[in-house]
Amino acid sequence: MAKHDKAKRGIPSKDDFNAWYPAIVEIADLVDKRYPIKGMDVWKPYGWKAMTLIDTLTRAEMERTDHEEYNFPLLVPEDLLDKENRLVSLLKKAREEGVDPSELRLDEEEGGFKKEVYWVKHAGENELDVPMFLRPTSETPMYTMFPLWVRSHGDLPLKTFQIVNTFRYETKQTRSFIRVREIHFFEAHTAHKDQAGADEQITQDAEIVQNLLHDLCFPAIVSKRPLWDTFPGAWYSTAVDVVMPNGRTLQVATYHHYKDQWAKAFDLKYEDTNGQTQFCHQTTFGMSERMLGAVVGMHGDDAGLIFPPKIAPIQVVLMPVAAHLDHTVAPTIEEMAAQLKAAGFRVKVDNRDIRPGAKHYDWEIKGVPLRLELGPRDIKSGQFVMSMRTGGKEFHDSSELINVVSDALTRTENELRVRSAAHMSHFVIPFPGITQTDGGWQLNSDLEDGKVYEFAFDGNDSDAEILERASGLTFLGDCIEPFAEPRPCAVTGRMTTRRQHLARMY
RNA sequence: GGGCCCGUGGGUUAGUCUGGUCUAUGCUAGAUCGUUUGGGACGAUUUGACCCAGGUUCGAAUCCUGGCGGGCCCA
Repeated sequence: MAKHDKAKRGIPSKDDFNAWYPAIVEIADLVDKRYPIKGMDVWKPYGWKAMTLIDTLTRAEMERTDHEEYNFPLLVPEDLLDKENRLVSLLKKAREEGVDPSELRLDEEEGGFKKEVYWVKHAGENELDVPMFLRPTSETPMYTMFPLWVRSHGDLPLKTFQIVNTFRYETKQTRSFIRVREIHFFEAHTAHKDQAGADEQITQDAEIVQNLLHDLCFPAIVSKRPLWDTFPGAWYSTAVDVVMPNGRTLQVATYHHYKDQWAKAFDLKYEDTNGQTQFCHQTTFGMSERMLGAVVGMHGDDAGLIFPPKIAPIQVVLMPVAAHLDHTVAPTIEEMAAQLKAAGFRVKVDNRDIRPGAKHYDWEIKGVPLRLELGPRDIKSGQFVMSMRTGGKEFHDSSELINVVSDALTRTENELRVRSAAHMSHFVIPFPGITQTDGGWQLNSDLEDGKVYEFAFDGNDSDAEILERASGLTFLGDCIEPFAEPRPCAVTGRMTTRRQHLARMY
């Protein structure tokens, strides 16, 4: 019966995540996908509010860590790209020469991101001499300006960020928030006096990510990406992967340590206290609307979304019941709303002339953490009814309103953290191991679909390739939380604490 | 990168194989009025669609080609 009713709303079961996800983002009114360009959804107010609340958390972290917000132009002239291309091919060559050959893969992609950018080649009636492209990320425009701003050690560290839209011409299947062509993007770019300064920044980035994940109430796997999977411009890259309900991992954040390689390409240098010219060391840190995609996937259930309170566009919805029978209901509920607003909560009064049940279902779909009901009965008893989106219906005294709501939002956060931790341990399981036989490498048992496999690994690139081939999965890299005790490497058998994961990535 | 499927009111769906009886069906949503309101209300009235461009044909939602859009599978 209940199932049938839900079917009317068109929400598939979350077990069928590939159907649930695209349906829920539209039914919950986060986006409208009908804009006639693939991968460019219209943000509806409810979805945009959630995104801007995530941005607000991000901005608070940036403020805390002394980054300053900039806003760079959207268009980049093609010739600026030459520096970057030269750098990348140079670094690629250097890597091929300087690095243990076993760390190399032969099939590295060519041509950088030229294939995946949008070009502006005309202006009015004229064809442009120098075509421009829409930023897919802002290294090039930013590092064109940085040398103009950095002259002395006193100008460092330079800590910048911006929250803007970037563009990538995705040809694959697109998915709201997860793979889109116009990306709501956060990027922090910093320049430091030396490598230690950049190292410190990377540590700080890791901390910022953990703070955000705490507010969004889910865990992630943080890994140093394997060298073969690292952007050639980076010295090393650290990625933050969330495990979605279908077992695929979603990379929601990355931070790169660039060392001084970009500074050399873009001539970003300063004069130190000894009057010597030095190259800067740089980092970048990127996140995107994928964070919202992770929130949707991680916390939602068969009844709809569940927003973590910190980013819930509406934290508390108030529903008058049978207000026509008692004329004190409407003013009382307005008074409650006013109290809650004054206490800093995001509140909505649902005055719609529909049955209370319909309201409950609506706000459940939209993932509002708390629903308060007030009717004539409650006015008499001096109480109100509170339904929690994570489950449970409670009666409380009206005098306790603020405390009850505040406490219930905290309980919601804790419950979401418990659930997402359980979710994670359900999906991340030990790797069954692999054995070399006469016929080649054989998995010790078949792998389950939709799981992330965890194991100790200390091999080289060809060892890694053996595992990727045999499993059909991809290496996430060296987890920043190694095993407490050494274990035998899955391929070489050498004892190691290096924790690694194989997963199917988005 | 390779293969496959799909496109009908806001959403969903029938009709497409076998061209005409389809200015197009049901559900849902929307609008108006009335009765209603403690977990998806009911009645009456009503608005609203064949993705785009070519082609085949006396005749195309239906067949063919291309574009755009959506989705799936494999690498």
